Amino acid sequence: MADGEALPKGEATRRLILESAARLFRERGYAEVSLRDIAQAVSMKTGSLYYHFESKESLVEAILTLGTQGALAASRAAVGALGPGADALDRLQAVFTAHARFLLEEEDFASANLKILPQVPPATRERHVRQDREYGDFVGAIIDELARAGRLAPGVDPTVLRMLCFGALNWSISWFHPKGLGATQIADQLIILVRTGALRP
Amino acid sequence: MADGEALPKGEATRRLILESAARLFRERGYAEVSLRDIAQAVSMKTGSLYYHFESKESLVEAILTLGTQGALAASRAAVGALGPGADALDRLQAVFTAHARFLLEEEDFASANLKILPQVPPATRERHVRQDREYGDFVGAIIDELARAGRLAPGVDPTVLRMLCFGALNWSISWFHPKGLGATQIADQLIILVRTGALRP
DNA sequence: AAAAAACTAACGGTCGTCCGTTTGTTTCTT
DNA sequence: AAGAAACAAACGGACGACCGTTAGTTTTTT
Repeated sequence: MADGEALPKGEATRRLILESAARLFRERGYAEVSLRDIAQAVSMKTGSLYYHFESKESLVEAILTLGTQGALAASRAAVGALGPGADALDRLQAVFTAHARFLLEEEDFASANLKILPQVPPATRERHVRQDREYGDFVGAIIDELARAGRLAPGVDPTVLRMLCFGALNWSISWFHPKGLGATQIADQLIILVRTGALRP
Repeated sequence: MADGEALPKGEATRRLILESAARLFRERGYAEVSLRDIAQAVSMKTGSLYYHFESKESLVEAILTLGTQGALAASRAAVGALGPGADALDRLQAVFTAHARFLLEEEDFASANLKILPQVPPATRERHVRQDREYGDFVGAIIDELARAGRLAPGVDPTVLRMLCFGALNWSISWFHPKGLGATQIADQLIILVRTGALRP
């Protein structure tokens, strides 16, 4: 076979474990999913997982990392696609949309992230918060740019604005339904809120 | 002692168990807290808890109920205090403020609710969702009133608006810090967003 | 003394983890 | 090219710790 890419077999299993575990974690939470559940999902025996991961904790840590790195990459790509001279508000909308799409449509890694981060062992959580901060800083820079340009209404706290917006988006996992509004539309509703508010002028 | 109220001793212990368990659940999640942890927190032996609750599940169910009922009562009271002729937007602000205060300052019941609802046994969760819907309907009625009066901007979906707002508030548990902005100010920032957006006109 | 409340001690079950073994492939030696 | 040695990957069973729960008994309250 003219197989262009020879991805090492071990790496493929590792990836399969990560994806299956992420889906289970997202559906049931960290403590509710046992290594036996994960092993069964990938048609392996429990002990074999330890060939690829040294503990349940290190497995979940890998999942958390893939989640935030993925979301950050998606947001960066969306902003990059706008070109270098794009307006800060348009860039913010691009981030909202990318975030919502990644969260609601794309992969299990991001949604597993939000769901299980509070349940994970404290040491793992604290180690991971640093990665989250990188994402927060990326978005914070865009909002700060709006603030420094004097485009925010008086009385608006840039940091709280960021937190409220991402809270609104992140919480949508718990009510999003595939038959309802799509991820892009949800992000649009949020950007309307930021741009003009919800009221008729 | 001239004790005006003879509150049954058992009822006091029951309340103590509920409060301690709610705090533990909020801090660590449902599965991460064992009945032994709860017993130790109230200086009892594990088996004694079964005199007051017939299972861990029924304990957590009582906590969930106290949380939503409390939040709903707080919101109803705040709206009631405005008087019967109050503007719908002012009533919405009152709900936001009451919700944020109850969530961030008041009791552990509300925050435990948000944290552990996704982790609780499915049967319990489904039974509880009906109570949550009562709260949602109460707020939904206010927003629908704005919509029917034609006061929402074109393109704004009332249901999504409600979800985004409460997502923003609920998510604040994860970043709220007592030294930062207070619950009332956070609610104010949100109502600014709804009223005028975040941008300078 | 009766009832309410808390205690002690155990049960069966599941969990994360570990470890000796097995199988198939790759690499080295000659 | 053939056989030996090393390695990668998964198996399968065991371990102790902890879980929710129960039963029988003792203490406290009224």
